[in-house]
Amino acid sequence: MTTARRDTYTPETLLSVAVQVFNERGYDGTSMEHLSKAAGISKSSIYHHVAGKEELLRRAVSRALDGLFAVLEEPGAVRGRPVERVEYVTRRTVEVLVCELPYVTLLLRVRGNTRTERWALERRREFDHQVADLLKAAADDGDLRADVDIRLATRLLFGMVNSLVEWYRPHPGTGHDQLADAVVHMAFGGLRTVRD
Amino acid sequence: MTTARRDTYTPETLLSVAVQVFNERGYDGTSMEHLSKAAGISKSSIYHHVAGKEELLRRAVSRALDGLFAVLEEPGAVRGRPVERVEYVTRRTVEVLVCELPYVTLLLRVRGNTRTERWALERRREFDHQVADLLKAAADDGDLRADVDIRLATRLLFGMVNSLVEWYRPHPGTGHDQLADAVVHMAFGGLRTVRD
DNA sequence: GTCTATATTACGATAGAC
DNA sequence: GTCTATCGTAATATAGAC
Repeated sequence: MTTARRDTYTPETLLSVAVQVFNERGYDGTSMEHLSKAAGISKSSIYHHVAGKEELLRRAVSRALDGLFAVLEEPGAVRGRPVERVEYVTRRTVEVLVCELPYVTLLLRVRGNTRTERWALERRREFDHQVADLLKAAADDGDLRADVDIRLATRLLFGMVNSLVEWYRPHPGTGHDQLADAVVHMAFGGLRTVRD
Repeated sequence: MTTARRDTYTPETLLSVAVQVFNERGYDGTSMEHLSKAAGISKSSIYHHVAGKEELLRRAVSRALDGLFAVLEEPGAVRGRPVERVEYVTRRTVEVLVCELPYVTLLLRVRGNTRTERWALERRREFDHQVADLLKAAADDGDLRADVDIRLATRLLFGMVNSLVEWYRPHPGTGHDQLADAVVHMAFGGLRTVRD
């Protein structure tokens, strides 16, 4: 903030525009022409800031992956009973997903056509695997229902959490606690009324 | 089966090839060249069977939508207590999703860039809306937890069910009952052990 | 029904002026 | 840093032979 903010793009500000368009039209459905229209500069000006379309994708999914992996390093994810660590990671994953919504959205839609996309898929699988191990440990402790296959439960839990990107839009001034609570409640407590 | 099956394509058999490629590379990431390689015929031969790429998409998502809407007409979906109708629809949706896996997969990934895609999105929303109404009725009966927002629960339920297309691959000779059971158990009963 | 050849447009990326 | 102009390629789709 040393000088007045100029109205020009940086790779980061350009990225935020690009990611939005990618999410609306899909990465493959977005041309440099689409990006230039959305950014209000010409196609060739975009190449002054980034090497090309794929660099924008790489920056975006990197940001999403960094946010997700950071959760696994937090104290709540490495200490305590496995079942509580799982719930913590679930809650924090929801929060990261909401805070970095457009970036995580793009990450979750990657198909694997380019090298960048395949790298993103691989890192995602690694994250999933680490959470799956946590669930396994919670199941071994007897804290998860014994009648549900643990790999299946992991998939369904992820599916539910990840599906947030398809509809959730953050409200200004509203915390994400309620959303995270609801997800954890539904995943671990179930929908049905507990009747005795 | 009146005559011996010829080795030539019909719109339907071509569709099954195309949908597979669409799901691997994404619709926008798939060129007619990709399709021709996968089908083993030339690009121009494809145009003999269908008007173009978008017709393949339209046929595919129509098939998926028909399967899903048919569930809402079944007796189990229109009779009985709302909470049981919801569980029935959930179970049957899982089954349709598995039986028509590639078609539903494609449907769930549609973005809205073309007229066909926007039509598919609209029909999907209508299906979602009908199930949401069912959940609402079940909540009004007191059969769903009162502490969960019903619209949110609907979204999460759908998210969990729809996420199946991202990983489930049918096993030959295996029924889908187990999968549907697991989904219904997790959604309505929750993951956690019921401790008194 | 399938092919080769091609028309036409759209795309990603670059050159070079300002 | 942004622009106009353009290159080379790949895309959808068609024409017309067999």
